[in-house]
Amino acid sequence: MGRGKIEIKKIENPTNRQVTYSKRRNGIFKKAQELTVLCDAKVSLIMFSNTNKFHEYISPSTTTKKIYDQYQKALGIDLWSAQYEKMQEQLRKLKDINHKLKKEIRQRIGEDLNELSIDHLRVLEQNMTEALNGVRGRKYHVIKTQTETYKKKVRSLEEREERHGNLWMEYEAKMEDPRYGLVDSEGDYESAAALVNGASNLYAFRLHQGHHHHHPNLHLAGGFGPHDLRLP
Amino acid sequence: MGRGKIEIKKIENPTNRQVTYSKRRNGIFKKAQELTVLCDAKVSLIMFSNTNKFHEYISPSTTTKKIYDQYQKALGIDLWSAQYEKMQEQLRKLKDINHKLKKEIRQRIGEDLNELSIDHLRVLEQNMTEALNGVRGRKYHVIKTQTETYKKKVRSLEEREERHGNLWMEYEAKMEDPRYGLVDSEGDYESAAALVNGASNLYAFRLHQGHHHHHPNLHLAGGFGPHDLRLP
DNA sequence: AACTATTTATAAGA
DNA sequence: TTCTTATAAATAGTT
Repeated sequence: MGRGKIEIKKIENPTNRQVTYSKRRNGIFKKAQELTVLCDAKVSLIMFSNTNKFHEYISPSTTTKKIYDQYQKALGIDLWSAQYEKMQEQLRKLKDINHKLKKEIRQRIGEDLNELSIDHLRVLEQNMTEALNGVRGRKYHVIKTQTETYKKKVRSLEEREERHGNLWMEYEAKMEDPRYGLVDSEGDYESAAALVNGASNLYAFRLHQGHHHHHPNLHLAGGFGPHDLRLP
Repeated sequence: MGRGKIEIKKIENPTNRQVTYSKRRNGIFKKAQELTVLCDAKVSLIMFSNTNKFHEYISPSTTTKKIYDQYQKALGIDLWSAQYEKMQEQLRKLKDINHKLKKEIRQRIGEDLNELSIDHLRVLEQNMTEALNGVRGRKYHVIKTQTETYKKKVRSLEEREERHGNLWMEYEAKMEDPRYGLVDSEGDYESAAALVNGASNLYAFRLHQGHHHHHPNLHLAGGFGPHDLRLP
C-alpha cells in the first residue's frame, strides 16, 4: 500500500527503517484502538524499536498489569510464582502457628477444655500449678525487694528529716499511693486494673470478661485482643 | 476500507462484532509481524476478546517475559511490588502477633516474669488461680462422668457374666489399662507423659523441660515447639 | 469462508 | 518530522 509494493524483509537503510517504524507504529496503534472500541476487546501492545525505544498501547478499560495477570491465567503459568508461593506458604504457616498459640492460651485461661482428655487435664493442671508457684515466687520476691528499698528510703528520709524538718509529709503522701503499696493483700480486681499500665492484653482480656470493666490503657498491642482470643 | 465507511464505536450485533474482531485481529497480527521484520522491532501484542478469548503475537526474537521485564525497566516500575509489599506487611504483622502470643504463654508458664510489675504479677496470679480452678473443675467433671460410665459397664458386665460366665477376665484386663483409671491421684509426670497422646506441644514442652524426658508422641504440631517458645 | 467495492494505510517523494 | 499522493492493503457488507 504505497507508491510501490515492498518485500517484507528488514529495511537496511536505518533512516528509512526508522521512518517506516514510525509510520507503521502509528498505524498499528490506530488499529489497536479501533479494535478496542469496535469489538469491546482488551489489547496490550508493547513494542521496542531496534534502537530500544519503547512504545505502548493499552486499552483504556484495563491496565498492563491486569492484562498480564489475565495472560498468566490464560496460559496457566506464572513467572513470579516461585517467590509468590513461598510467601503464601509462609503466611499459611504463621496463621496456623498463631491459631495453635491462641488455643494454648485459651486452655490456660480455662476455656476450650472440653476436648481435653482426663490425662491432658491432669498434665495441664500440674503444669499450671507449677507456673502459678513461679508467679507467686516472683511476686514475693518483688515485694520483698520493694520493701527493703522503701525501708532504706524511710531511713534516708528520717536522716534528712533530722536535718531539714519538713519532708515527712511528702513521704506520707507517697506511701498512700497504691503503686508503693507494701502490703501483701491481693487487693481486688478493680484497683489492680487501675494500676495496670503496660499490661499485655492477657490481663485486659481477663478483666474485661470478669468485670466488664473498661480502662483505656488496657487496650494496647492491637491485633490479638479479646475478640481474637475467642476465635476458633 | 470496505463497502462502506463505518463509525468507530462498539458494534452492537454480537455476530458482526465477532466477525470484525476475527478479521481485524488477523490484520493487526499481520501488521505486527511485518513491523517486526521490516524494522527489526520487538513487539508483544496480547488481546482478549469481548468473550475473554485470548490471542497473542510475540516477535520471534523475544519472549513475553523478556518484554515485560524490559517494559518494567523502561518505566522504572515494578508491577508486582505493591502486591509483594502487601504480603511482606502481612507477614510482619503475623510475626508480631506470634511473638506476643508466645510471650503470653511464657508468662503463663512462669517464665519472663522479671519485666512484670508487682501489679501485673498480682493480676496474673489471680487470673491463673481462676483458670486453674476451671481446669480442676473440668477434670473432676470428667472423672465423675467416667466413673459413672464404668459403674454402668461393670453392672452390664456382671449381668452378662451371670449369663455367659467368661467375660470377667476381659473386664479385669481393661481396668489395668491406665487409660481407664478411676483414681483421683495426680500421678507422677512420667506416667502422665506416657499417656499423653494427642497432647499439644504445651505439655510436651513442660515435660521436656522438667524431666528431659523424650516421648515420640509428644512432638506433634510442628512449628512452635520448645525451641520456638524460647524465642524473643 | 469468499467476494469485491470501497476505505484506509503507507511508500516514495517533496 | 510532516505533507502529498499514487498505489497497495485491509476490510464492511454481501453472498
